[in-house]
Amino acid sequence: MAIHKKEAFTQKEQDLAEFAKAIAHPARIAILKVLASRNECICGEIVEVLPLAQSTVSQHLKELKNAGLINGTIDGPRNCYCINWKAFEKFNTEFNILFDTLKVKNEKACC
Amino acid sequence: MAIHKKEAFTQKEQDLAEFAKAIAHPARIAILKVLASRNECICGEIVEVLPLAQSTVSQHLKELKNAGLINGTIDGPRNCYCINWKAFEKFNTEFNILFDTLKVKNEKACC
DNA sequence: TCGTTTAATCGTATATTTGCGATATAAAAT
DNA sequence: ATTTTATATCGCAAATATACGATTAAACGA
Repeated sequence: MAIHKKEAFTQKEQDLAEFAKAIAHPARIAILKVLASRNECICGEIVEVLPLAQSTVSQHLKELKNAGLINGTIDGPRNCYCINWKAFEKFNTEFNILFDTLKVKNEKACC
Repeated sequence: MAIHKKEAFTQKEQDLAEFAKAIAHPARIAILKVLASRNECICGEIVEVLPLAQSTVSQHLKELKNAGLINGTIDGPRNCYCINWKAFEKFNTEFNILFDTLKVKNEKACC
C-alpha cells in the first residue's frame, strides 16, 4: 500500500468511515454497552466484564476516544469514561442520511 | 495477536461489527453511492468514477459482497452489481436498535 | 476460431489492527 | 515518604487491510 487513497474521498465519507471503523469491532460495541449500562462513568469495570486484558481494553477505549465517541475525565487514580452523546447523535444522523440518500437515489432494485 | 477474541462476543455484536467494517472505508461508501445513483446495475463504471485501480475496486466489491451488502449477477462478460436492500435495511434497523439501546440505558450523561 | 472486453484473482509490498505482558505514571491512602 | 490502586503506554508478534500491476478467466462478436 504505497499511498493512502483515503484523502481522495469526501470529508463526509471519511468521517462516516472513521465512525464505522470505531464500532467495527465487537469489543468496542460491548464497551459502549457497558458504558451506557451504568449511570456513573465506569472505567476498569469493563475489564472485569469483558474477556480481554486490561491493556487491550485501554487500547479500545483510546480508539473510541480518538473517534470522539466517548469522553474521558481524570478522576483521581481512576478514569471516568462515558459516551459522548453529541457525537453519537451526529453520526447516527449521518448514517440515516446515507441510508436515505441511497434509498432515494435507487427507487427500483435491479438484481 | 495469538488468538482471535471476536467469538467471545454476542452474535449480534459480531454481525453489527462486520457491517460497520464493510462501510468503514470511504471508497466503499463511495461505491455504494455509485451503485445507488444508477438505476441499472453498474460494474466497471465505478473504476472510471473512483480514483482507484480496477483490481482495487474489485477487491472492495468483493468485501461488500461478502458482507452481504450488495448482490452481483453475471451478465455476459460484465458483472452486474447492486445494493442488497434487504440486508441494508436490516443493518440500518440493527444500528438504530443499538443507538436506542444505548440511549435508553443511559438516561443521564455524567461527563 | 480468434481477438476483444470485462472482471476476478494472484503475487507482492506496506500499513494498520489486534492482543498480551511488562513497564511506567499518577493520584490516593497509609 | 512509601505503598497501593487504576490506567496508560511500550514493545512485541501475528493477523488483516489496502493498493497496485500482472495474469487469468469467461463470454461475446467478428
